[in-house]
Amino acid sequence: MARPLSTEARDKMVLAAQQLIGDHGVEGFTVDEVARRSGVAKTTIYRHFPNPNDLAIEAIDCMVEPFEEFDTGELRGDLLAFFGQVLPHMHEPEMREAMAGLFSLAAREPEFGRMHKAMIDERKQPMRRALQRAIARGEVDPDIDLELAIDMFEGPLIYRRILLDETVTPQMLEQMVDFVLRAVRR
Amino acid sequence: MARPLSTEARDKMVLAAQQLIGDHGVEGFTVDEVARRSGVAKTTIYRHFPNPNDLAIEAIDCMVEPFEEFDTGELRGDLLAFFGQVLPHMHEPEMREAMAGLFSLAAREPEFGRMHKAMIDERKQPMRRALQRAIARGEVDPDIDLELAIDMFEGPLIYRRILLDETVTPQMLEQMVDFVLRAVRR
DNA sequence: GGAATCCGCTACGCAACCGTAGCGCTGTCT
DNA sequence: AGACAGCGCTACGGTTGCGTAGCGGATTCC
Repeated sequence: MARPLSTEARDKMVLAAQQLIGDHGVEGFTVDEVARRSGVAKTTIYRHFPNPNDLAIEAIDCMVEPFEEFDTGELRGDLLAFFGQVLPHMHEPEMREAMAGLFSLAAREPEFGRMHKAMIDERKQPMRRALQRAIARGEVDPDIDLELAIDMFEGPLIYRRILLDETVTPQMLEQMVDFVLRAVRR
Repeated sequence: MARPLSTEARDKMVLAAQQLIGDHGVEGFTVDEVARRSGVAKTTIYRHFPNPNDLAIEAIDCMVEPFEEFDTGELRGDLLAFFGQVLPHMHEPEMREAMAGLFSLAAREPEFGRMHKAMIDERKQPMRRALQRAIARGEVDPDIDLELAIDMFEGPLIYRRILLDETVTPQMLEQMVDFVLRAVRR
């Protein structure tokens, strides 16, 4: 091997893939378009990623910056702080299309399904810990099903934002959080 | 006009479109394939539906049979009965893909978005009425936000079935319903 | 019974995307 | 220095889907 695969070309195509997916959702991802945008030859893309899916997955994986976690000493505060940073992301211009497209792709293609599951799981982590702290504090009924409680937050949020195309305001968020809290407080 | 558009041909193509969408989701819908399956010439399809989207929408609209409504005299019973008939549908083989595909399409194309919203709204009706009956009975806090309560049922169900690809068992359903009931009971 | 018009068939032209081949250039490793 | 291998370029063949044209044959309205 007289010359390694150029990281420069690799970065350019991953970046272009990210922007492309950001603009037109996962559905809009094509090798031709990545080549066009990045200035990297299509042949080179195939040299780096024999399977274009891998490029798309790589791009998506690098796009998601993990959310910060908060410990306000109270469950309600933790949740509001956490969702407070999630909410703006969910309302970015093309985000609804992008997420819905990802759901669809995840349902069709196992590779994307696995990645999608991992993404969701990571997003749930801060909530898991917030609930565990709340239980330790005696704030929440310890017999509660943790995953169920989390899904009760996430489910309606996704449902309203993605399926119903609603703008979820901070006021609505508070309302939703308080709704669930009513069910888990001991 | 010496001859009306044949309803026979129309029915055949709508039927084929339904089966096609049922098999491969909305993403799999193509005029060519409808022509192949139905035996109706592609040109004829265009004569009936200048815009193929209209055919797809027609097909989807006719696919959804409305769910029955129950009045057991108690909110919990109403909800369990309602979801009891919904649940099997959501677990049909290709249903996850089909629904996720529809979400994606609804987010991209306004025409489908409108239809999708109407479908969701219709599906919510039985729950709305069940909750109103429960309020009238004094079973549920009358100050509750009705739509929020409904979305608290629907959201997690969709989330678990479509996004997480979980099999929602009747036991899980009961757990989910009871969770929400804890928050709305007066 | 005749004109209008729908139907099915075959065949296009067009566009997008895929994945690959061949070539000359360029950088890199030894 | 020289060989090896990545890079960009152009071009290709293949597939799929779109939407349309032109034809003969069938059907229905008047």
